[in-house]
Amino acid sequence: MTAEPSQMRADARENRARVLAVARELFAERGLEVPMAAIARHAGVGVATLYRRFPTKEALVMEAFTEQFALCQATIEEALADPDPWRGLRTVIEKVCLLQATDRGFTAAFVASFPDMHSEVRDRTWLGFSALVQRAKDSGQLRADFSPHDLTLVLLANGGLAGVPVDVAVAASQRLVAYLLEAFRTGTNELPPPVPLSLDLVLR
Amino acid sequence: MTAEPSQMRADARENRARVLAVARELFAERGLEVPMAAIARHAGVGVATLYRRFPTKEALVMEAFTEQFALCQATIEEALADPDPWRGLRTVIEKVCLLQATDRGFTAAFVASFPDMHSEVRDRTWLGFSALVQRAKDSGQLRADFSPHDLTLVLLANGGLAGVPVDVAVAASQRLVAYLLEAFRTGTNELPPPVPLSLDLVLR
DNA sequence: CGTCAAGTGGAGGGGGTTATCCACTTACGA
DNA sequence: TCGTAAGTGGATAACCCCCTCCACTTGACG
Repeated sequence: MTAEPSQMRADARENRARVLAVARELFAERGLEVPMAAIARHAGVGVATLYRRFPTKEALVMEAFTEQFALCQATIEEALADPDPWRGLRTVIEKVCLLQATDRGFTAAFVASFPDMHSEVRDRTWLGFSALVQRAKDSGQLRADFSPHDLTLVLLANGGLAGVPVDVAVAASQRLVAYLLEAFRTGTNELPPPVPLSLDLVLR
Repeated sequence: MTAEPSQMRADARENRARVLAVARELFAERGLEVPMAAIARHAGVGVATLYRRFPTKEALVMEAFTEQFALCQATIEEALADPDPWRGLRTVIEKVCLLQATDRGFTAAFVASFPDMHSEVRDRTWLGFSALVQRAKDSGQLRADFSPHDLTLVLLANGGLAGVPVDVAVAASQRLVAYLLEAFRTGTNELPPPVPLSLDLVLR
């Protein structure tokens, strides 16, 4: 398998790109359980071509979703630059959940890719989000007992909507997020203790 | 296949019961994707015995979960008898979500069994819950823009926790529910419109 | 051009699932 | 006790899936 797409033959590079595009599309609308053969067929290539470029299905999934993950990362960085801490936090949650509701494979890909993600990236995202949370708490707009692990909680819960048709999922997700943000904003009632939902634990 | 278990031979009746018990157990801890062969093995019978009693896997799932569904129904009836409308509603949501977090197959079974559930049962549950919601609104403890469809929203969201280990799922579910109840209680912020999450729509 | 490594498609191996078939066993009424 | 219908188990068919193999094709460079 060729490491550098730029050194591949022109037709191969084109095929690779088309496969990736089709994979993203199908994963988004049908979820990760779409067969490799279907991706190949839609891309107008044989399965061998697929496996030459992506040694395993997991590799294809990873590659197909790194774009989305980078987008999440960027969203957090952007939010940290927002002068209003609460708006920053809210925007992150809203954007990520929208992405998740729109893309049926997102949650599964996220969970699947988590273990072998470079811990550097993971930690960077995590630290960024934690900082965002702390800022929002300090500004008094976020309840003090909010935990960064609650982001994972939101992601998992929002992921539960993945099975329904996209348009419905988006509307449902927006309402769910609105409810949750309402609860995050100014808490008066006591909550059960935060759940340390590090995905290491989750995948036990 | 014998319709009346009471008319079956003694050993057959016993086997049937054991299969059902094992199925419930395995569905709860491993989800619905547990193979029929595994259920048969654990129950100490051959697969043929399974298929003699339950013509299809779906039938077995249905039968295995009617107990749980009845329990939900009962919870709603009970809540309607509670003098405190809010406590009734809260208890229903808490109990159902706990059930869902404890039993990994619950959500899938619920969604799968929904289409061919007797509409009588469906309607009865729905009407009961709607009444519960109306009572809570009238008492001023539930935000006016809460929709009965939001129960489905809660169920789907809470179902998103199904993949994690049971103990974690329970803790996470409790925190999620606490957050949501907080938001349901006294809403001041505006929400997006309710999503008509009738499962007919959801399964489209 | 011609050469040939890089690229390709489709058949099929290996493992998984649900469900069926049929020769054998067993409970139980007479 | 014994006959028989009900009950049973395991092999197996039919269908998915991921992935590999190999004979064939083609882009690109000298």
